[in-house]
Amino acid sequence: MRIYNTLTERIENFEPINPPVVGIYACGPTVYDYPHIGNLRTFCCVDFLRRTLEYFSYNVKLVINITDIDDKIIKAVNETNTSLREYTSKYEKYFFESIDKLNIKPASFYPRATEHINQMVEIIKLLLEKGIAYKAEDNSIYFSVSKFEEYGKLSKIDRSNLRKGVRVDIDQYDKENPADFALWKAYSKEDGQIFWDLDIGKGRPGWHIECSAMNRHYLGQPFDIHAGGVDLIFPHHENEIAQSEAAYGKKLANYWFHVNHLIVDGQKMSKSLNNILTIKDIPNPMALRLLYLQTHYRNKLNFTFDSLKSAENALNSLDSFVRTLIDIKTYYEFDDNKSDTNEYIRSIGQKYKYSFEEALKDDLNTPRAVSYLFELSNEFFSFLSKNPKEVRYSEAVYLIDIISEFDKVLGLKLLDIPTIPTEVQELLIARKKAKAEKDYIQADNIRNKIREMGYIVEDTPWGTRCRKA
RNA sequence: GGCGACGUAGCCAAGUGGCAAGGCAGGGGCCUGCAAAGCCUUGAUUCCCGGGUUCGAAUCCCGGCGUCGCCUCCA
Repeated sequence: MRIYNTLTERIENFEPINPPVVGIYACGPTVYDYPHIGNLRTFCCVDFLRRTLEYFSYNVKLVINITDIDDKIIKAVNETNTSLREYTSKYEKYFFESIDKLNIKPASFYPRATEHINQMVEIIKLLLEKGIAYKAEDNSIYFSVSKFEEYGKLSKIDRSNLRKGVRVDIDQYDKENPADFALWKAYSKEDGQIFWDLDIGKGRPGWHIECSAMNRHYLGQPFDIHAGGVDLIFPHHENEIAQSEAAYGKKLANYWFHVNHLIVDGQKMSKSLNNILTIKDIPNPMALRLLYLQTHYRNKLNFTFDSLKSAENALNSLDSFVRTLIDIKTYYEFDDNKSDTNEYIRSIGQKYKYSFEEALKDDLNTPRAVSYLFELSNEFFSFLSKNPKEVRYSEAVYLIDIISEFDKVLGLKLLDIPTIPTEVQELLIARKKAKAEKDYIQADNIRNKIREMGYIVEDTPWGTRCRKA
């Protein structure tokens, strides 16, 4: 498998440190707000990566952290008069609900920042001992960027080229160098009850240290893949590298996987534009997942409700592919006249399975991988319409099996057929009776009635089927 | 000012040196008791524009135009 590495800016062969185990750390949600569909895209793409590696028999250990302490959270907690845990658990819950709706497989661990303060302190102490970090006048502890020569190697930022006059942060004058960043922030009154009173000082952790502490704790150093959104390249990941590598003299991670942004109607999602969308705004989460699959993770995805609708229609056509196979399988279930699986069906199955895998191996090209599923569907239907008798039980089983393999990576729940309510089932029986008596007026009435209940009736050569509209 | 990305049919989107995948939408025909689904058929003589390299470029190089991201809030 080949994958693009932000660190080297090229597509590289993926070689894990301890195969078949692959350690992945993905920067997770800051639980002070609802995750929007841009955040969710990143988690979904990490899910595609993880599922792809598992498809190729790797044993993935995925860590997604929960950032449950930061400036915004502290502010919100103190304003709303709740406890930190009470506040963050509400948003944690929403995060888990969101990823569940998108059928994102659970990570191996979801460590919380507040539960790994000790591991953070260990790194900070080491950096202080080595003289790479210092305690400033304000009692905060900073990382001295000038002490780490490789600073900027991930983001390719040259500190001497900073735009003149931009963002000279007035409240950070205690730093020796404006580029230095906080490892430990000294307590201030605005923090209220949120602080840790430790030997390194009373205060709370800086933004980046949590990830260094948790990825090291769960995956060791170095580990295989570090993932996140492109906006985290600088400063977050750059600073993580600085802390971890300066403290331990070892590389932090071998591969850096960054997912590009999702924009809405060509514009960045922002509160001022009032265009922030969450999973609650998405009527069909699986269609959103397909939409994510249809754009390469390194390209921007322009979300519109029109394209969501397109994805939903596309999903319906895949659904009819699967249903047709299931209908055929059921129809011939007890047919004894089985011969060997049709050669043409086998050949297209093999061809597209091979292409599907090659696309994934090529820097996780999910848009191309998905296109082969559609091509398989097209060639299948084309063959079926010309050779209806050639497609029977074993052909159906053969293709269902391939789709099920594809769906291990795609995660579109292609083989989950929702059950039909009993009221609808009863109407279907009544319609069948009317049809047998050639009472088409009655049959059509029943069909309309079912339609009003939100279901579509379809007559096929293998019987009548019913699906949700 | 520095660094970087992108611009492919009505829309979305692959392809990065050998005559332009796939999805959605649309047109025409077939199948069907009627539908639905499906089949067949139709669509970029061309990949933002202008040069160049090459037997050959959407793909490489140079120059424009346009959109966007990052340069310590951010998935």
